[in-house]
Amino acid sequence: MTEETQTKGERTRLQIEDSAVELFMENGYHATSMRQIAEHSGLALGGIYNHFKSKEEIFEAIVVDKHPYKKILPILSEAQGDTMEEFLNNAAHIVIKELTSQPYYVKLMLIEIVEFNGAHGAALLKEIVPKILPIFEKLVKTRKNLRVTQPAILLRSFIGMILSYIITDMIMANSILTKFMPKNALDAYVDIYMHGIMKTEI
Amino acid sequence: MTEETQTKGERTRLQIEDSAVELFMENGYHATSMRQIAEHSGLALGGIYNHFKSKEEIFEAIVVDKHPYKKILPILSEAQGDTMEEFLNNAAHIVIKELTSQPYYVKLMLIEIVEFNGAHGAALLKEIVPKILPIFEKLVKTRKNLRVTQPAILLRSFIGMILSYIITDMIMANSILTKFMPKNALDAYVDIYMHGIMKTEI
DNA sequence: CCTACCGATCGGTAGG
DNA sequence: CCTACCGATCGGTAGG
Repeated sequence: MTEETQTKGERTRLQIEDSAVELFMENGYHATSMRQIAEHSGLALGGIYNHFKSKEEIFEAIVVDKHPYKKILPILSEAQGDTMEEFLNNAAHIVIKELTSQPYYVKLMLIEIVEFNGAHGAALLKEIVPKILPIFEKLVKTRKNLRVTQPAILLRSFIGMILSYIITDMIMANSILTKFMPKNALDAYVDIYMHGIMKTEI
Repeated sequence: MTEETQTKGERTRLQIEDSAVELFMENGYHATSMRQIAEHSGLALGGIYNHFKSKEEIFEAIVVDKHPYKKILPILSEAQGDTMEEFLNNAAHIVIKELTSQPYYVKLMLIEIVEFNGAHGAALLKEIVPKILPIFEKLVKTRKNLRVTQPAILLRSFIGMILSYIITDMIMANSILTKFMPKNALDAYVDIYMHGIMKTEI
């Protein structure tokens, strides 16, 4: 995160982005003012415009710079277990744990959908999908115990399963419903998916 | 939707809500102004305040009045197939078809999460869960071919599966990724879930 | 239900 | 990087 060779300008720029992420997560994009971002960054309002041309440019910079994809992809590549079941199972657990402990990117994605109608998301997808889809293409080709034969479906359902866990978690956050949820909810949740894509019992 | 006994005031009120839903879906809550809602409803700005005390009151009214739960619950109760597999499978397809053709409520839910931090959602959950959870409790008790034994997990994963299909659909909407997706994506998606919760091949 | 208005706050900028 | 300011727009209201 913090490199040694940071200039003061780079540090300030990052401070602005961090402040903005925090405020966007709490209030959304349009309900967050440049004055709030300035104050939270310890700057005067005008100072922000030395680093960003507009409010939207801050958001765009965040979407790129704070993307967890740099964290997630190494996980997917490293977490390889002996079998594919272990691999996907481990990967799912680690990714979910990462995204629930630092839920900023999922929130940013939802802000994108709600307040920008997905305007920036498309470009991002175009960059990421070609890097992850091959992993799932390889899985589908080499592993004979997979029920799912279409890589795009496997990828979509994998991401969807992770998203659905995190979003249902957000929905229940303030509610009493959490009491109904068993302790091993995450295990049970991932297990349903794993069994869903496999031919054999795991 | 439209009853015979509507007064003019009720009709105007509904017109305001419909306009607001449309605008909220497009821009989110905070980026939609009362003036936009007024114009879209064919009213002067001040006229709105004869029906709603504030902008937030409009949103709250929408969350209650436009809730698809009144549409969805009858579906869940009616769509009963011969087996549970058929039942859940049919229910999932119908609910998803309903929510993708009229995605307003999923969008409203996301607005709730993003712009209100789930402030209104908790109360709503408290009302709905007690009505739907029993269905899943009954399923878990009476059907022996279910792998999932915790009703809360079954309900959460069912809702999560539906949400994840719709949200990944929203994400891909503007992108080229749609080309990668096979025609039968919905069938394949639901099939993974069905196989995931069942003991036996379906 | 509309007209005309209020104070507050917004994103952004000039000038130093 | 800050101060002081701009026009525009916001949610909401009084008065009829």
